[in-house]
Amino acid sequence: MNNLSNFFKSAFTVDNVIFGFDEGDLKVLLIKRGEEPYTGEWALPGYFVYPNEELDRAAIRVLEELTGIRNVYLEQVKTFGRVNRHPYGRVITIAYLSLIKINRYTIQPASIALKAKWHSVSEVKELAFDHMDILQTCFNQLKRSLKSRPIGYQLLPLKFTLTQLQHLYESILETELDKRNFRKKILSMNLLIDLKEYQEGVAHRPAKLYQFDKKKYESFMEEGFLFEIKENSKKSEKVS
Amino acid sequence: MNNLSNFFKSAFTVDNVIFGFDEGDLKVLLIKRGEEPYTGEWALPGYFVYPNEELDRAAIRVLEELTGIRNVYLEQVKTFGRVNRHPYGRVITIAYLSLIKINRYTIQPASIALKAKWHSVSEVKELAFDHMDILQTCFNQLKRSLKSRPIGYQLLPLKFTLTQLQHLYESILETELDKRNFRKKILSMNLLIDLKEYQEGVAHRPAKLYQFDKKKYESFMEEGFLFEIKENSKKSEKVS
DNA sequence: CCTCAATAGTGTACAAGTTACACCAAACAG
DNA sequence: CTGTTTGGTGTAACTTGTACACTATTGAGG
Repeated sequence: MNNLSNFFKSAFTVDNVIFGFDEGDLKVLLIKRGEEPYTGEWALPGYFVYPNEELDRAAIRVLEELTGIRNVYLEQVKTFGRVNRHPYGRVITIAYLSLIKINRYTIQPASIALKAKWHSVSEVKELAFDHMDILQTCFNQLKRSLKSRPIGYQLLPLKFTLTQLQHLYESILETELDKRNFRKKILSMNLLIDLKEYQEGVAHRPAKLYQFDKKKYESFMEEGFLFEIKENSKKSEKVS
Repeated sequence: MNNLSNFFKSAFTVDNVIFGFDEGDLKVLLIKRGEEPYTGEWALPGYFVYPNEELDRAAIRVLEELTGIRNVYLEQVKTFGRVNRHPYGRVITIAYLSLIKINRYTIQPASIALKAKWHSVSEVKELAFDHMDILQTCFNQLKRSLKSRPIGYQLLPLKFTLTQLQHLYESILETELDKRNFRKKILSMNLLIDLKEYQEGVAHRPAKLYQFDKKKYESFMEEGFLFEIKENSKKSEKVS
């Protein structure tokens, strides 16, 4: 084993890409770093994994320590290990992804995070380390996973309207969908329960409220499904 | 930085899950380890990453050093980091996957590999470290990726028959497909070029030969497609 | 109370794709 | 020339996807 000791000089971190949704806009949670390197710059909330800590747990712990957010499901996406990505030595990082409802959590920056703030995904241009790269990869992954899993349980109010759900899909896919086709598709999956209740206090015709069938939602989560829907042809023509 | 030095005591490895196909059977390439720990046991071909080596390159290098196989495309799948997965310390491993044509490569065990041998995927029961786990995860990934990407370019002869291609799909999906529907689907993708040539020297009606349209193949590779096909209903009834 | 503005909700014709299914064709072996 | 083996083919029923436009309901505000 002695000749192996040179290998035991690396470190690894976890970086969390937390996407947030709150009635319309897709955001990502960033921290302003209060520790070298990259002090004062925006970065993904991430930090070193303790020597005897499981990776998944580390991701959860780090997220909570830096931002106060807890009880979220984090999914491993990819490991980034470019040789010079960290100035202090060889540090590879395991990227985790989550998608949460912004107003369900209070953000509390701490530890090496001077601040923690939601940024519109489309407006993030520069981040510490290779975090832009990580963000991009995770965003693509999110789009892809939208097509094979249900989404929204953690993101929408318990009771929501079909329009709200459609907006969620649209903001992740960065496209517009046809209202009738979207409804037909999503209703045909038997994923939603029609509550026969209506919105109140809106200055227009109130929409019907739905909630997820939790059983169905979870079984789709495990088995996957196929949600393919073409983008709205009229809208996209205008763009091109 | 000083207080960070405790973190710089870990190591990381790459482990390669190389699936092989050769006219019918899906196999995985394993080595018999000639180094502690797990000396003498079967394992995935993997080893430590050098301190200044890129991860992807390390996977390629390690594979070549242990098995003699080179010029394959390796794809990162997932990182495994259970605290006690390695007896010498904290060692996380990044799993890579590839699928190659067995008889296009000569296997040459070297370095810490006493032997290197193809094993039927379904018959592998026990491996060193957490390699069973890694193998399982990669096999599932392979099945999933089959539905969204073309496959076969590296696995079949330059000129191949539709039956050969179908067998490839069947051995990965572990199911049987309907001949006519499979053909209709695959031909409708314009992925294959009909060579108007026929098999020779077979004791039955010779099959037409096809080859991949490389342009199309590559563009599908990048953009992805959707290959969903139900398993053959007659055959599956018999099983259940 | 009337009108306006805003959003909800709904159906259909057509095209495209998926599924199930059975028989003849061509080659070689013996 | 018979048997064995694998190759190759079409269609009808059904399901799903797509494009598309109008009416309904509410509160706001004059």
